[in-house]
Amino acid sequence: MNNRILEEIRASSLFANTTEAGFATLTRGAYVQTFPPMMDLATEGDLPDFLYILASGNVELFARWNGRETTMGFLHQNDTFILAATIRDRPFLMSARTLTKSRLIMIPSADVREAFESDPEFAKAIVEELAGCYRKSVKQAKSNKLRTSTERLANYLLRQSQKAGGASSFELPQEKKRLAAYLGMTPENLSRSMSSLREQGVEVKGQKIRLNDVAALTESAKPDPLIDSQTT
Amino acid sequence: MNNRILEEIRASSLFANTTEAGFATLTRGAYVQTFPPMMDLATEGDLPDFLYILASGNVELFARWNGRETTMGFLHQNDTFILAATIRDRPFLMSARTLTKSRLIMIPSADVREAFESDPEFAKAIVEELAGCYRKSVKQAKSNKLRTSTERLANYLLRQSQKAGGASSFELPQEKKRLAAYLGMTPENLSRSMSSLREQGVEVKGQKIRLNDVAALTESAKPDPLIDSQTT
DNA sequence: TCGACGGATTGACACAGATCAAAAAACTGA
DNA sequence: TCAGTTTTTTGATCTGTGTCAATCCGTCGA
Repeated sequence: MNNRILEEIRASSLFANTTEAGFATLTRGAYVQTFPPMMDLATEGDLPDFLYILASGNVELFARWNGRETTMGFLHQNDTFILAATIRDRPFLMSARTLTKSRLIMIPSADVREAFESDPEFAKAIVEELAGCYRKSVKQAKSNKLRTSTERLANYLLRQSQKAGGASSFELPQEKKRLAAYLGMTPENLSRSMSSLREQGVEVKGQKIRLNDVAALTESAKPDPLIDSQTT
Repeated sequence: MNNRILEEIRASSLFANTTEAGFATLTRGAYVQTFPPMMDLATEGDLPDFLYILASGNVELFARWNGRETTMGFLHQNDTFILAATIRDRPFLMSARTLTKSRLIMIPSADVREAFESDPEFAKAIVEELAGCYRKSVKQAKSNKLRTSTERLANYLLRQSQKAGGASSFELPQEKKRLAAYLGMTPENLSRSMSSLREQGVEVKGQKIRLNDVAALTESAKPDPLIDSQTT
C-alpha cells in the first residue's frame, strides 16, 4: 500500500486521531479501488466483509421490499458506510451503488473490530460517526413523517443552498428521479412540486437551481435545526 | 445509592461488562426516579444532562414540527434514550414522555462521557447500543417508505405476536391512537386497516388482538428480516 | 349506579400524491 | 452529427389517506 493512499486514509476524520498501532492494523489489509458508475457495491442482506470509505465520487444507498425500491441517502466524500453492520457483524440493511465513477477505501471488517478494541481514539471516532449516522436517520424520519412532499423539497433546496456556501444558485448533485425517491415522492410529483415553488422564487433549469427569494422560501419551508441542520 | 438500585443498573446490558472503576464513575452521580404517567422527561432541542435508562414502565418518543406531532417510537424495559445526544453533546432530536408510571435510571452525561473514555468495555457496549439504535431507525425508515399503512400494520401485528413468544393472541402495549401515529397514519385509518385485515384472520377486541390465521397474514404482509427482525 | 369524558369506530367527503399515457428535453455513443 | 435511449415534464385520472362529524364504547370517579 503506497504512501499517497495511506495519507488519503489518514485524512478521513474517522482516522484523524487513531494511534500509529491502530492505524497499522486498519491499513494492513486495506485497499483502494475505483469503481465505474452504476456499480453495485453492497447488497442488503449480505454480511459485511469491509468497511467502506468514499474517497471520491457519489454513492447511493437504497433499499428494496416486495419489488419496490427507494433511495435512503446519498454519500459524499469521506462518508463511511456499512459501519453499523460491521460493528455488530450483522447483515446490511441497505444496498449501495456508485452513481458516478468513485474511489473507495475498503478496510476488512475484522481489522475494524480489532482496532476498535485496541485503540480508544479510534473507538471514540467510531462512536462519534455512529451517533452522527443515527441522528441523521432520525432527522430523515422526522422529515418524512411530519412534512408534506413539497415541504420536504423546499427544505432540501434550502439545505443544498446552505451547503453551497449560502449561494442562491447551485446544481442538484444527482438526477431528479433519485432525488424524488430520496424525498419519498414520484418524479412526476417532484416536477410538479418544483413548479409550485416558483411562487417562492425557485427557478429550475435542468440540474441548475436558482433561489430568487430565499426569505420567502424560508418563510414557507420553515426549516428547523432539529431536522435540517447539517452539523449533527 | 443503595445496593438494590446498583444491582438494577448493573443488570442493564449496557453495563454488564463494565469494569468496577467504570461502574463507580457511572453510578456516583446516578439516581433512580419514578415518574407518573404522561410526564415529559425530555424536550427536543434541549441539551442532555442525563442518560436515561428505563428500568420499568413505558415511554413514548415523539417529535414536533410546525404544529404537527408524531410518535417516533416506544421504549421498554432496559432501553436507553438520549444516548446519541449525550455522546455528541448535542440537542435532543426527540422528546420523551412516560405513558405509564415509570422508573428511570438517570446518569449524568459528563459521567457517561468520562466512563466511555476510561473503560473500553463500556465503550464497546455503547457502540453496540448505538449501532442497534441506528439499525432500528433505518428499519423504520424502510418500513415507512416501502410499505403502505396497512402493510405496516400487518407486519407490526406479526412482530408483536413474535414478541409474545409466537402467541396468536396478545394485547396492544399502547393506545391505538399512539400506535397509529407510530405507524404513520391517523387513528381513523388504523381502525379501517384493522377491519380490512379481518380477511387475514385478524380479530380485534379493544386492546386484545387475535391472529386466527398467521399463515395467511404472513403471506400477505410479507415480513422481511431486514425490516422486521427484532434482533438487530 | 350513573354520568362524563376520552378514545375508538363509522361514514361522507376532500385532497395529496400515485399511476398511466404521451410528449418534450436531455443525454449517449457510434 | 444524429438515431436511440433515458429522463423530465405535462395532462388526465385514480387511489390511499386525511379530515370532519357523528356515534359508540369503556373507564372511572362521584
